[in-house]
Amino acid sequence: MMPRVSDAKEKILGAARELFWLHNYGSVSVDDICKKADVKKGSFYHFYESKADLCVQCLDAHWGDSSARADSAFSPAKDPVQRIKDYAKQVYEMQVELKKNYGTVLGCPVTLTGMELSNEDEAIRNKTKDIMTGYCAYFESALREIDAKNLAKIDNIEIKARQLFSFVLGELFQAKITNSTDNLKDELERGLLDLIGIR
Amino acid sequence: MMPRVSDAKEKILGAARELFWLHNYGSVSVDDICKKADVKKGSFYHFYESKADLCVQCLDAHWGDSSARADSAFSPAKDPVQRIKDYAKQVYEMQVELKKNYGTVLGCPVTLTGMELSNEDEAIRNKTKDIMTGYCAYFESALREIDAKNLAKIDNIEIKARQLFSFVLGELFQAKITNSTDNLKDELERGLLDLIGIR
DNA sequence: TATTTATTTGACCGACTAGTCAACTATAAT
DNA sequence: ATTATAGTTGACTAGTCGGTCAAATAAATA
Repeated sequence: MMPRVSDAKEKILGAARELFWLHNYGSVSVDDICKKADVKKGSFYHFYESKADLCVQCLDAHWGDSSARADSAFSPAKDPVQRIKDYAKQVYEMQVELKKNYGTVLGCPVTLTGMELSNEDEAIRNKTKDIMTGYCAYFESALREIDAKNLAKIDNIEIKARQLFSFVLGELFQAKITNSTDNLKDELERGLLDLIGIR
Repeated sequence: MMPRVSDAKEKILGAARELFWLHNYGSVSVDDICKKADVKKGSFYHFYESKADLCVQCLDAHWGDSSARADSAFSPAKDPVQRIKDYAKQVYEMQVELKKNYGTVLGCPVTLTGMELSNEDEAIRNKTKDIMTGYCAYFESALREIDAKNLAKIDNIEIKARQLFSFVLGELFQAKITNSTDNLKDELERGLLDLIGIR
């Protein structure tokens, strides 16, 4: 009774993630995605109910990868200040590799999609918001320990986490626009520590 | 010999700025713009050579407004720390008003367009880059005075200016995604001062 | 082998896209 | 009044968009 197994769904997701990141949601067509995934249009709509639905699933997939990387950078086994430093390094190195592979600094795909679509599609706004919140949680846990160990005095942990995250997003945006990772090299770690008040 | 004078060009520009900001470049059609501007398509292409050309001119127009506001916030007549505070306040109040008028936190239109199109259109990437640089110059001049007056010690003024600007962009992004200006209220000023090292 | 079912296919749909163009109109100077 | 010029009009093109669908296919079970 079980018919053939297919990897079309994964191929479509992979192609879409890459294309949306390299370009943007609006300028990538379903046909483009099918062509890159080597799948016909009928299969696309067999696995995904719409282009927007696929986009939400791309965000989910990206968060899966991102949170796995964050789990490593923010490992509770490490000194909390070191976690922040490692995270900054991870962000930098990731953008360097993306640039090496694609010829372009890609920045953050969640920010890209969120910017473009949060006023058009409420599902994507909410997904973006959830991912933002998820990211801030990593910063919060590190900040809580930094405060508890008196490595710095943090007035409001939630606010401070959001500030750190804002700063990272802004630096990634500037990297993308200048198509250069230079600003991420030391400026990112330094800014994060300045915001926390570690001199 | 001089034929009638027309305000169609300005009407188109105004409509486009609003629509691009409210939605995004890709999801606003030339027909949408013409309809909102109450102008026929032929007139559109009489004044603008393409949709992309209009978009660049929208960025120029926005920079005109932005720099005028920044001239006021960063007035050299004021204490340099106060300039930063006034700028933060200006950003906050502007987003509050935009939300009041449009029902949505709109964030920064340059970031929106730059995000969406910098990998698609080199003219827009460069325009975005120029505006970014222009903005950083305001921060730089304030930082130079802050350093000179020993209100804080700034290692590298250019880097610090870019960090401040990054932080603002990130906070504006988060405001847009959450559709709330709450995070801009105090968090923005506080973060800028933390980054500078003024406690 | 017959049956069931997930998957594949690609032609097709109506709506919309950016952009063109030749004819037309209003103005202001001559 | 004539003329030159700037601006206006909307039908038109050729292509693309997201999405549909009925028929075909391949695999696993019975």
